[in-house]
Amino acid sequence: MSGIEPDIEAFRAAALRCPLPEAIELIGEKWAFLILRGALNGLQHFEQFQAGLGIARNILSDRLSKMVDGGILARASDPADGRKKIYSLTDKGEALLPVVVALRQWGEEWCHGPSDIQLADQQTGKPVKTLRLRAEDGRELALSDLMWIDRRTGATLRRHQASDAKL
Amino acid sequence: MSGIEPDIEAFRAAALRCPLPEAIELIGEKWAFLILRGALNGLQHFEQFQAGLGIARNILSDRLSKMVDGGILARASDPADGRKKIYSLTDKGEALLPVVVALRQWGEEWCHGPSDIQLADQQTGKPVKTLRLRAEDGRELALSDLMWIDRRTGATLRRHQASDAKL
DNA sequence: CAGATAGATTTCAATACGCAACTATTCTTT
DNA sequence: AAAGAATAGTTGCGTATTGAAATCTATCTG
Repeated sequence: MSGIEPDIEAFRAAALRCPLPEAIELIGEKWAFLILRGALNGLQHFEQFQAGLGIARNILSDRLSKMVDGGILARASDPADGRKKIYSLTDKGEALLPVVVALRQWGEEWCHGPSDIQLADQQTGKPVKTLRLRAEDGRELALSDLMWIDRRTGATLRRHQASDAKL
Repeated sequence: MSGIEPDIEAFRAAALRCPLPEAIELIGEKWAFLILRGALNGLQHFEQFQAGLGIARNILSDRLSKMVDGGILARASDPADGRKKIYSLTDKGEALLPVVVALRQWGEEWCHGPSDIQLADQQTGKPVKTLRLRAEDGRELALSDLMWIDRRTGATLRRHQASDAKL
């Protein structure tokens, strides 16, 4: 009774301590993500983002501000031209590279088909490795190989564990 | 003249053939991403998602349909209970695991601080490896180590290459 | 048969989006 | 120095999306 099943409770409790929602606030939105992609590709100025992404100016302005507030981008005046502002990735923003590349690789494999433009290592010219989840020892891990572990209590939770246990 | 700088043109050309926008349509949205996380954590039913995420029912309904249409989730009737529908991840959906984990790891490192709940390998109980971009030979790659390569023409493009070349 | 449950759909107010026009600085050209 | 162009925004306004609550239908349980 009183409704909520144990796995939902377990999940919600975990979700509250999960860093994902905060991350999603910052870049879990179409334009923010495309701005990030642009920045990773070297775009730096308002007009570049605007023309490059085809985004409305007010929306762009809003997203850039939020991303600056969120610490992903830094806004600076161009010393060489007082009209220009330079938007550059912070370390925090650059650290999103694996997320963007992982999504790109997924899109390539499951939506788009191999793109003729590929991300490659400058040194060798060879394509970057496909990102995969791995164990500490390097074994590749699938969803079914995973569990949650609570470092304080030591409690563990497998994917469907709780849904059977009516506890 | 006529406005657009060469690096924006290069960016736009590349963007047109980029698989990211399509991927972003499907999961580049707060709720879609949270539903995906829920599904990866074993949520299967409408009411579980609703209660677990605190999402409005109409929005949930809309997103679930779009994710089914997009091939990320499959909707099936529960043979044991005709009222229930089972939403399960397709292979395409499961393949998003690295994206979700990468974002989670980013949030943990840059937003949230270490979470007390950690994703671990069932076999060893040890936390999963942090996802990083690597070259084919295993070297870790930073943003500045990357380039774009066009497989058809063989042309290459570095991050800021075009912004100096006023071509 | 009378609830209760699961998965939605409908209604409606509030918010967010997107386009176009406008503003304010700061170069650049003449 | 004045006129024009470039850069980075802001404002107004119509449209689309969201979110909360109520409603609906089919199925299951007591």
